[in-house]
Amino acid sequence: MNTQAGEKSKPITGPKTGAAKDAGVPALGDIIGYKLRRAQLMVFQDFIESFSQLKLRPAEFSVLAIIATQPGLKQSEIAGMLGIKRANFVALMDGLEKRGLAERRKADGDRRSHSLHLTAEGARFVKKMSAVWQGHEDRLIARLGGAEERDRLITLLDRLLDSDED
Amino acid sequence: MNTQAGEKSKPITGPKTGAAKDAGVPALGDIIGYKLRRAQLMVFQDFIESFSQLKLRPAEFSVLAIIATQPGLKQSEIAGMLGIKRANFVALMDGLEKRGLAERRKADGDRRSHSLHLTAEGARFVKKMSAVWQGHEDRLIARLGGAEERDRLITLLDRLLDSDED
DNA sequence: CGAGAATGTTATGTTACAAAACAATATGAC
DNA sequence: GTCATATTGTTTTGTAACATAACATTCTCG
Repeated sequence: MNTQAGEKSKPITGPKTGAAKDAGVPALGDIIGYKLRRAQLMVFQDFIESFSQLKLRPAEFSVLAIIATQPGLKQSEIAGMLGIKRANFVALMDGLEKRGLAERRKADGDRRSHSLHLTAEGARFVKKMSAVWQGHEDRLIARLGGAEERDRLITLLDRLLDSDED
Repeated sequence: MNTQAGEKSKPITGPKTGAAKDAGVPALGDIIGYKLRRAQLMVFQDFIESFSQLKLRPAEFSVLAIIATQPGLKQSEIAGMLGIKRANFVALMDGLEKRGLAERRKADGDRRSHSLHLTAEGARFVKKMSAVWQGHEDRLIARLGGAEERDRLITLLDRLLDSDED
């Protein structure tokens, strides 16, 4: 969020203001989207710091996680899962391939598509990556107040998402 | 574990997590940050569509809401509240001023700073804006399952944010 | 007064993201 | 089998969000 030293940043996170004052003008603390955005930025900030040593960004992390658990998927399939345009997926995959973590193989039946797989080094990398992620996730769960609270949060976010599935 | 009810079919948002721990590699559905991001994108998408007629983006909405409820604040104060760099706030405020919705006034004691206020047209605009927002927010609350669920979501998001305030 | 900080601003760079066009290949109607 | 159409990966391009540095003006305070 704000990594600058001298800057002050106090997001509006106060207690719920029961009634909207000022003729229906919403207070920032009552706006779901505002809170969601601030929380997402905070979580991503923690993520990015956690993975600064591994030089891994959130999108790259998610791609590696999918390739690790479901090897052989095509580029457009993975891009579709993550909501990434396949045009923008190219450079991302180029990076992973250049680092020797993942590779494109010729798909069996279809000569247009590439099936994606981890390299041996990529498999080792995913192990380290997963450990780092676990620390990050544990930190978030602690802030939430425990695993049950995490589950409740996931459940609520799923309710927002379920009616929206692509 | 967050795996209880919902068995989705399509993409990733529905955790297919049974005991799907491939050597600690997280499933996307179990990642707080991933779910947060997807939910935030969905909410912003709904917001942007809701405000397409008013041609108002989320950042502009939040600035107008602050000016409406707390007129007279300085640019750097509002930028600080919203986590916007004051350098980037300039163009945003220029736009609001050019549209005749808000204005910079010379601050009383300090000739460097500007105090921000709504114009008369801006006040009318904020009324319409608030009505549109209420529809947007009600839609989200309905997805969540009611106002009580909304409050629970806000509470959980606040837990993530509270420990993050400077 | 004079050094340093704050404020608004300009300029610039980086990154995420979307849209359009294209070659190669696949698919399906006929 | 042929041909129109769709899909896949890719390149190119544009836009919006976001950060950083530098600057002039003004304030603060020792």
